[in-house]
Amino acid sequence: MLQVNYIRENTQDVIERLAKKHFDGSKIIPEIIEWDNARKQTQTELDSILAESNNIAKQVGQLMKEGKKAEAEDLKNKSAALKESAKVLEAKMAEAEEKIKQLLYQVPNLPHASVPKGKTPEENEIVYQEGEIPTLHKDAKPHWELAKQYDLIDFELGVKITGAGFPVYKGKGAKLQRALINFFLEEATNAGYMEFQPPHMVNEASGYGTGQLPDKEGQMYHVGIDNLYLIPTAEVPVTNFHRDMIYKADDFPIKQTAYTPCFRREAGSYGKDVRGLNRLHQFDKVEIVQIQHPDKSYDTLNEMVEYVKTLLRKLELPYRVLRLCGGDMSFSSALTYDMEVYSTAQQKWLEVSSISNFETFQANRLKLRFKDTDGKTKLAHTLNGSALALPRIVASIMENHQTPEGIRIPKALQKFTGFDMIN
RNA sequence: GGAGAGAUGGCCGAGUGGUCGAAGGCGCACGCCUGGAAAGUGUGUAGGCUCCAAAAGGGUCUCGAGGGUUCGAAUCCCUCUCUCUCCGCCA
Repeated sequence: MLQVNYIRENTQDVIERLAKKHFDGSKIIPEIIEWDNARKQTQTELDSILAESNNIAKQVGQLMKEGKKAEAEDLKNKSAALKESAKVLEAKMAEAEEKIKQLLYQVPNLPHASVPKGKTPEENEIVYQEGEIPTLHKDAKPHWELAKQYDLIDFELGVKITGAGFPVYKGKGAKLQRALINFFLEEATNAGYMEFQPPHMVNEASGYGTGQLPDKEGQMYHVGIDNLYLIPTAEVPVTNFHRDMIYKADDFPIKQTAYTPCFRREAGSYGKDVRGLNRLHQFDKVEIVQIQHPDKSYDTLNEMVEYVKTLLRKLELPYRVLRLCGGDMSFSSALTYDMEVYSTAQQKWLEVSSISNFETFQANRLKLRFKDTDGKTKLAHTLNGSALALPRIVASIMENHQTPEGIRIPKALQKFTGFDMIN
């Protein structure tokens, strides 16, 4: 959520920057300011009425003490009239506040200056590429066929007990999952992230805190009887740890990591993109989160990108880094880098990580603040990234490391799997 | 699930209708004291919104949340949430 004061002071600039995200702010932004003007004026009126009312209450108390009953009665009547007008103004306040909130919920975050123009994924900017794209033997297969051949993942069994998009991992397939989770958590710990095991369900307030609610309500699984949501990513519980917090500037950076399963309804997905492990309703992911001082958050973003690079390097996967264009970025991000691994068997790039700086967009909703060295309380910056999401990593390991003899496990992973080959 | 008790500032804790945004303590910050430290001592120490060009200062709201009674609510009433104790069930 953007801050009204910022919008007020940079109106034209805000509208221009929003255009890069293909959001037309020319109507809604002035509307927000208008409602805020109304809000301010109403509050000034309301405050003076309340002040008078408080004043009368004090006088009544005094008069009662002195036994001047008649005068006290007089003032009581006066107070009744004030109360009526206060009620009207209070309703007006509430209306304006609600309206402003509803409008602000619709406005996406402002893109960072470096965000490329563009509307479609094709217009994302490739900023880095590393690793050899392997030449595979002629019988090379996509992962869903390999999963069957080596009996690693049973999609049909998942359909039987739950539904499509809920695979069952078996044998070495299950062990590979566990190994990757351990590998990612150990790497993150070594990089200074504290490990957490958060709940896999969150309440409504947390959903609002990180922006899944109200707009993406249909994307989360909702347990109606207890009004809880299954988390779509560990970002939600971990970032919400910091809701309503005021840190000190030297508490930063706060670096946290968590493994959780992620649950996504993926309403509207269809076709070849959902084949095999490419898009699931439940998948595993290790997430990294940082809370940082606004002056340092872009250095931190780069640091996180560099960190994820080391993971892909250790997994011996060819990858590239994209700077997302305005049209492909998420609603709440200011700058996002996507990491994609090339799958030779599918002959396409698979997104395995997304690393974003949200600046104050999440912090504003979360009320995540810090006391700066100048003594002022300010909003902190939040960042997060996948490090990494398992399914497409599993797919690309299977596809890129396949040989006629079986699937080779990258060296860095072998101490976690306990085997070096799937055959 | 049943019964009871409770929720106050960073923490502990007083406060049962007015002078309470809130005693006292701890913690923290700054100063004095000291060769330095401890002890001692002094001062300060919530947040939101708003008025003011800004600073200073003022107004208003917030004692779990929401509503109500009252001229006036941390204090009384209602609803909800959460915590603790006991009972039941249970990995």
